[in-house]
Amino acid sequence: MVDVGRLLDDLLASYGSQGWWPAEHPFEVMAGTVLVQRTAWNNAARAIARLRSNGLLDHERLARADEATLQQLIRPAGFYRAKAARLLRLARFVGRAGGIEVLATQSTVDLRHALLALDGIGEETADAVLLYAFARPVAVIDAYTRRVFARMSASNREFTDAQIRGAITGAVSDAARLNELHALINEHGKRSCRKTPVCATCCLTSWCAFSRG
DNA sequence: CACCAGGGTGGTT
DNA sequence: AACCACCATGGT
Repeated sequence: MVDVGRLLDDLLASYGSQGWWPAEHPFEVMAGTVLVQRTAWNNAARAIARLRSNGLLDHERLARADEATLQQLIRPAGFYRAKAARLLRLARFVGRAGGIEVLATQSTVDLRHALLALDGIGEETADAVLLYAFARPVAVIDAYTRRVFARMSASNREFTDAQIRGAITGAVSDAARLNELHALINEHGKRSCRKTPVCATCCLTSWCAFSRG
């Protein structure tokens, strides 16, 4: 299996600390996880800025926002109809629960289950909320993560998410480093070769198995 | 111009 | 279980 501790160290040496998540309040992170779905961060950040300037990065005000208005505000992030509905459901979920402070007292397992019950929140988004909004020690597994693990394995074989999760949490147990690990894998993934199964020339880092030297 | 970005859902084979 | 279409804008 992949040596996750060394992976993190090498990524840190290559790219430096990423500083995710750039937000001031947990609900801003929650809204951001929806807005960034299948979207470049720069575009999601514009939508977040527009919400902030309209005072909507607050679950109580967002829950009462007009849906059509919300759609126009978040347009830069794309998928604006689906995402506006998801934001409203998320805001109302926080309100039903009694606010962020109450959610923060829930166990990670319970909170994950509640998030997954929301339409529009899948495993990756739920885990991103747990890690980046609530600082829970959770592994966020995305397409880049699966690709890196497959390429670092002996024969480029794919692992299940459960196997990847086990390897990550077995080697990295604190939220701060899990935060960096996911951010760094994304930073590397953006730059690395998309060809499959391997690329001989374009990997930027020395540790990467598919650089072949 | 084509392709992709810090996914998720619902339908079809 | 493995695909597909859809959502939709902005960067390269």
